Amino acid sequence: MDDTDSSDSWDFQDEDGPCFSSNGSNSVIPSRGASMCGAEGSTSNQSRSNAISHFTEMGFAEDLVIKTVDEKGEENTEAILETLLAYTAPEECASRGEPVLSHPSSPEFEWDSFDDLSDFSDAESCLQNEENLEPVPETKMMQLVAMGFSIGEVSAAINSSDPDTSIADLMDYISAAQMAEPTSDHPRELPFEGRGTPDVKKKKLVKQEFQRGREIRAWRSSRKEEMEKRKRYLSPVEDDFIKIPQLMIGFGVPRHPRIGFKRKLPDVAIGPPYFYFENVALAPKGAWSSISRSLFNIEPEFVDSKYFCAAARKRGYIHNLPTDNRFPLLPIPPLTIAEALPLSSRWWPSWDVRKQFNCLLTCYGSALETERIRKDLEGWQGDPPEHIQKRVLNKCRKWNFVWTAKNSVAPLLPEEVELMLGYPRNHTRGGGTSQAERYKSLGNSFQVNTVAFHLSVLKNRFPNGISVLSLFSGIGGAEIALHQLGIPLRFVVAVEISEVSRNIFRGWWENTDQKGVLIDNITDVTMLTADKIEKLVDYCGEFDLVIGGSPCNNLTGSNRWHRDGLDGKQSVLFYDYCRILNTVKRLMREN
DNA sequence: AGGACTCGGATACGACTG
DNA sequence: CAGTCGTATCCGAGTCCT
Repeated sequence: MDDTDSSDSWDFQDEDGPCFSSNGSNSVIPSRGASMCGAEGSTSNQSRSNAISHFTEMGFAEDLVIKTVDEKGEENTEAILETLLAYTAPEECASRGEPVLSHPSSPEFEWDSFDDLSDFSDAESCLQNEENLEPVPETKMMQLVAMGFSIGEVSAAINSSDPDTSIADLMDYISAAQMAEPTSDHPRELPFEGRGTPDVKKKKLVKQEFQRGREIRAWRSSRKEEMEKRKRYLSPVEDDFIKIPQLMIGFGVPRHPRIGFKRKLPDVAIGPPYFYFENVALAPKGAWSSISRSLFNIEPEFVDSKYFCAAARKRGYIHNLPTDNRFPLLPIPPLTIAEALPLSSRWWPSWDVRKQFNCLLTCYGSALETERIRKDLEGWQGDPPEHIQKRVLNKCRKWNFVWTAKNSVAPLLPEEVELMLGYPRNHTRGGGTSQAERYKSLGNSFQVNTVAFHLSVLKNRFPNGISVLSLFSGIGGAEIALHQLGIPLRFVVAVEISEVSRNIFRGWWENTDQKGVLIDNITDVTMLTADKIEKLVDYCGEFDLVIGGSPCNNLTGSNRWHRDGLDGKQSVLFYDYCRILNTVKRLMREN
């Protein structure tokens, strides 16, 4: 829908507040939740008071709302909203000689201090400021606009949906509309900030100022909103259109190519930038459907890393990379336990039929567990009875134990995990990293050879280097894959919350004498706002690749406590990946 | 119906530190 | 001696396959 077309109508409503619709004649009429009662002559006053209460409930100051409604006319709801948003920006208020109207959710930190990009760690203070703020009422309209959708898109979605439609469903609607061919009803339009007016530059700045507050509010409120989504995708009636394939070779792996495979990407998904998203394949039912819907309905590529190394690692990848002419890193790593750990073969009993390890996790078996196994096996001449074999084998499978002596098993060493996951030996060693932290950071990382196989198509496309926005960068699996492919890393912006992982990655960066620029002092993806992304783009140039695997804590079956799905405490950050990707795409469209 | 698999989390406890 | 840190030891369920 074109929001400038007077023949269109749009409405928006608060969760519990009144709602209006503006119809073709530009008159505001109560709709759905609002009362239709009252004398004909009082309609105008009713509309005015409805408008005032509506915008007041959005969180704007009442005196400002009254003034703006009277100034613009209660029927011009979009103009009122824009004016209110602009008024709230401190610079704008100051320029008008008016008092600064502080919005309860607009953190007061110094954005101008980022001029030279010398210190992105200020984001931390932003977060702390934000933590002390009270939540404010938020409309679906504002939230969706804050997520980067245009007013026209949001209006169309809201207007075409039931009042109870959740944010998630509205996002689905908008994504679907974006993917549809442009029509008079759904023209492909620039987002809110990009539409041109004579003083567009000034308005853009004002809106950006406010947008940072909106983004943070959207981030916070989205967690609540996602509860609805959770109910939906955990529901047995949810049509889970994405099935996890039994043969997990994605669009082809080196020894199992899919001859003649071609895929058609939706137009809206085609780069630049290229993007690459990763998470556990065996997520709760429906989670991958939600992920796919949020990422342009691209079909996930499910790949088990057992085709690339001696351990399983079942992961789903959603990306817009070409799939032709992929090539693996050489040399091909060992694909069996016997090849990977030849010294272990001597002690490997015939009844332990494992040829490959299970997924390399963050937790490892304890010494007590291995001691129990030793005691179970001692005292038998030859092979132990079948029930003992079975019990021991189950434990070995669960903890990925290896045989280190007669009747003796042990967990994999961190060095062995590093090699199987494709990292340099001792990649995670040093810097005060404990054994548990090494296991944890490795368990949360990419399998380098798998990712490199997918990224190999970039080698010929970026001979002079690549600019990477690496979210949830961890110990740098993506960058190591690119480096090993021989793709120079021109700029890398690595966002990672774990200090241990950041130190490990920086250590690798320095050890390999990288010639590019590494910016790694942004630690929290939720603080990577549109403003900062724009400053980064100004500094680094456009990003060629947005890559990241969002936290799987609440998706993996290993989590017995908080397998809460995409709205879980950590896994909800997936939506920040989408937000940031959409922002980068928008900036590249505008430039 | 039963087996197999899963980028985990909370808690207690002991070693270490200032 | 209190606080911090690292380790050990517990804790099932969702899902798919056979």
